[in-house]
Amino acid sequence: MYSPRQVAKAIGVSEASLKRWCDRGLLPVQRTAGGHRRISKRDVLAFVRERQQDLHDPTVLGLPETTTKAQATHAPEALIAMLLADDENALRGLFTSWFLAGRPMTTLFDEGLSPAFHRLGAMWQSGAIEVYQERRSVELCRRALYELTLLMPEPAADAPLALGAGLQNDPYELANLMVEATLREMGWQAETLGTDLPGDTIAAAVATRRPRLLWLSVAGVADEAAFVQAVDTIWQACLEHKTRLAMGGRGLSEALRGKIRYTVYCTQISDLVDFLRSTA
Amino acid sequence: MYSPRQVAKAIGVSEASLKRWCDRGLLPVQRTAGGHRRISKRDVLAFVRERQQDLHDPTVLGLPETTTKAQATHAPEALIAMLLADDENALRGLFTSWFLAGRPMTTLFDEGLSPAFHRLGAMWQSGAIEVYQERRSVELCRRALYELTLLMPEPAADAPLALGAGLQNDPYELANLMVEATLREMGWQAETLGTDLPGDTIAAAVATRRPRLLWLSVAGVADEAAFVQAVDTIWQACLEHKTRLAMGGRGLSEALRGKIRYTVYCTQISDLVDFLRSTA
DNA sequence: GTCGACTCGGGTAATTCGGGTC
DNA sequence: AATGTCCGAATTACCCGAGTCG
Repeated sequence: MYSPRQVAKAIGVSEASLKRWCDRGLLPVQRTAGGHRRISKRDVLAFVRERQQDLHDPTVLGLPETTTKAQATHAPEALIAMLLADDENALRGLFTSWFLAGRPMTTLFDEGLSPAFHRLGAMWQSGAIEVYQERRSVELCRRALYELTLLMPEPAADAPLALGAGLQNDPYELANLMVEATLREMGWQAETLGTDLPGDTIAAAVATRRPRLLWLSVAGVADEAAFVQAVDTIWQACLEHKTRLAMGGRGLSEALRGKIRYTVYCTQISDLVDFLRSTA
Repeated sequence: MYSPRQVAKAIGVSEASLKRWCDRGLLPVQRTAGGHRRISKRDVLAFVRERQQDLHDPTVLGLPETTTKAQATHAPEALIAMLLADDENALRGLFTSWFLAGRPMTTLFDEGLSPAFHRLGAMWQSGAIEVYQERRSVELCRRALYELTLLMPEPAADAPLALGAGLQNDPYELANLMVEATLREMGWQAETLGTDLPGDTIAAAVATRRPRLLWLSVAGVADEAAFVQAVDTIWQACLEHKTRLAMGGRGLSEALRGKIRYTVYCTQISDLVDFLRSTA
């Protein structure tokens, strides 16, 4: 929780203006027993995003110095440069400033991050970079994405639940985290269960947690028969509990899609968003 | 009944403010024979609800009052309960309040988190819990640990560098994150490269980044010959670049340790801290 | 009964309140 | 209509020696 002075400094306005905004209900406040205002970080950021304010001094709120001056680009080349330079703060700044500017996260993910990691994968397999550089890049993005979800408003108690998972022998987890962040941005209650999960435990999760949506991202398929078997188990559980099954990922070839059943197939994250918006 | 300090911490205000509120009658208190204030849990919750304040640190109230010896809050049982209940906020609260109280992180890790996950692993293999519950627990801890490093001050520019990694076919990554947090707490510049890494790429990382320390955590060894080979490659690189090699983990049997070389072996994280303090 | 940790009460400096004015 | 600045009163956080708790 932050005091009016801290928030005023972060946004770059006078303390009086900030207090007036609070009193007009533009910014939710809590009061101490003695009547002092206390403002939560999430509410500050929601305010900044809605009102298109810029954060004059993000460090007050514990955020990285967003490169507001240098226009934040989401070109894959720029992302790759940040990642290979191990520049965690630049990445955090890009993600947070993107979010605070109110730009859709799907653009950053579909046009920036996914292509970047596709290329990093190729660079790794061709020997242009070391394996550890690719793994470290995933780690940096994972952290930046997690920080992002911490900055978003808490989902409503009655928000629909969505679960995500990765199947066995499919270690790529970034797609799941991007989907999670996107769904959270849409107001869903979204959780990623983890990677390398057998089909029957995912089915058990569906039966226990009863999500409205289950998403599976498929980077690659090692054993096709086992994959088809696992997806079938999951599909049966989804049918039984009225859970919609969304699938996506580069590992899902057209031939493979013919052998499994699902509710919707997405070539990119914006497809999933469109699907959910149209069926809401 | 709780002391003013405990309640103040739970609500997230100073002890002085809390006592003033008590004296003003906002919060009913009883007195001990010697005049110390004692506040009932019911009154605290009523107070919080009336004033619509956040429970800044709910873990303080949910657990038996203990002071110095038996820190019941980090007992593996309590952690397991939080994790299986998917209670992310309780876990975050525990971690951050532990750190902010200035308690050593090694205690939380060695006596709390490591045993908890050892038991979760056994529960998973015996079928007492689903696999996804274990994976999700790892995910929660990973996020809490990352948030913790965000709270810590940035390491100095001339702070020594330490790298951590997990070897191939060894997916357990939590140990690496615990070590990273511990080293960051000690002022080091610590990075985990990732898991499932071949020996030669770790050796390449040592040659490029020139860390003062490399740590490897070994949860299990699938192919012993490949493991010995990988560690030998890494050891050669460490020798060449004056990097100390620390190893640990349940997968390192005594027999296996005889076949590899390293600088120091740690049965728990505090061993690594002791080693670094004594050689600083 | 000892002892470390905690709490008491009071004092001080810094911050915040609400309102009024520019 | 909105913002920034100034004000006395109230609130909060930090500090300390003496007393209490477990």
